[in-house]
Amino acid sequence: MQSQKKSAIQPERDIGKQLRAVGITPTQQRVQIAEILFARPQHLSADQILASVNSLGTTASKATIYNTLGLFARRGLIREVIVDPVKVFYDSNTSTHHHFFNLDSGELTDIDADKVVVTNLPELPGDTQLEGIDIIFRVRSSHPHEEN
Amino acid sequence: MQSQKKSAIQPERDIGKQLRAVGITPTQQRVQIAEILFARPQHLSADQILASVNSLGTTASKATIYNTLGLFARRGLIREVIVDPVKVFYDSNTSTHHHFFNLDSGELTDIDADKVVVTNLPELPGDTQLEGIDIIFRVRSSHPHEEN
DNA sequence: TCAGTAAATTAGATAAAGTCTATTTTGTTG
DNA sequence: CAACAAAATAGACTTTATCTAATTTACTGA
Repeated sequence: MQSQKKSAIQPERDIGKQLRAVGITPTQQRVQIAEILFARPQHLSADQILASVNSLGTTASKATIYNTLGLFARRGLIREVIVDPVKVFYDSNTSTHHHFFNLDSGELTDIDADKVVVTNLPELPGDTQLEGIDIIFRVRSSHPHEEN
Repeated sequence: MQSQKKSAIQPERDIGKQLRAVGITPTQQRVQIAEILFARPQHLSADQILASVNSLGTTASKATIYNTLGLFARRGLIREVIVDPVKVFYDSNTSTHHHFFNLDSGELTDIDADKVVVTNLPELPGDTQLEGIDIIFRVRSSHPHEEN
């Protein structure tokens, strides 16, 4: 035992194991990114993650952020949410759920899967397999809506 | 009557009326863009529309394409479809329907509204009003899926 | 018909997200 | 610790979209 605090949880270790479990070598940057994402269920942009990582002493380049997020997404650790035409959100909640997207604030919030019931799924186009279903409720903050 | 062909349909005239009906001054560029979009229900990117317009003799600048598409969307003539992280699709079918998005080909296809039944809508977050619901079935062309 | 004015269009500069490349650094394994 | 593969990096580059300042067009009323 390498004389380390032992009572404290060791998120690095845990997260390292989790990453290894899905075949990802837990490098410093990846662990850092994972810690930020998995601190709680949330929706973050690549930019926000870059800023978080770099404000915590650790550093990671933009390329690494994108590489890592892509990797995590392909491995099913996070989910890409495409609702904002200018940027992708990375959702650390991978259980089935849907989203509200506030067009005015750009805010993204979760909707529990059981709040929406979808029946009668359409049959898929020939030779395709389903990757996922995204259900997005686009809302606006209620103020007399200007239209022009 | 200004000695014009009369038997032929006059799409410019019709589209002009349609645009006026929603308070849009039918300029040459707008009519051209509308003609392309409304020729049939389809999903086009700004880039494709720009190329179409400019291949037809008429010209429109990039700025006008974006201005016009934004205007049409705000007026409810077309619907913005956000499924591809790199570009927006403009859908000339404004009746309620959903989409398949093929992640491999980037192809977007319609799903009739009656093919998907959604019950149990969630209650909206405080002080928001619903603008629309997007349901996207993300599919992949079926070939042994590589994951890395 | 024409002048005046507001609305629309334009070229090109700019912004921002994301990707790519060539190089360096790190991690692992014997 | 040497050697090799995997990962990280800086910064150039690409693409979509927006913005700006100037020009052109379309409509109005006399």
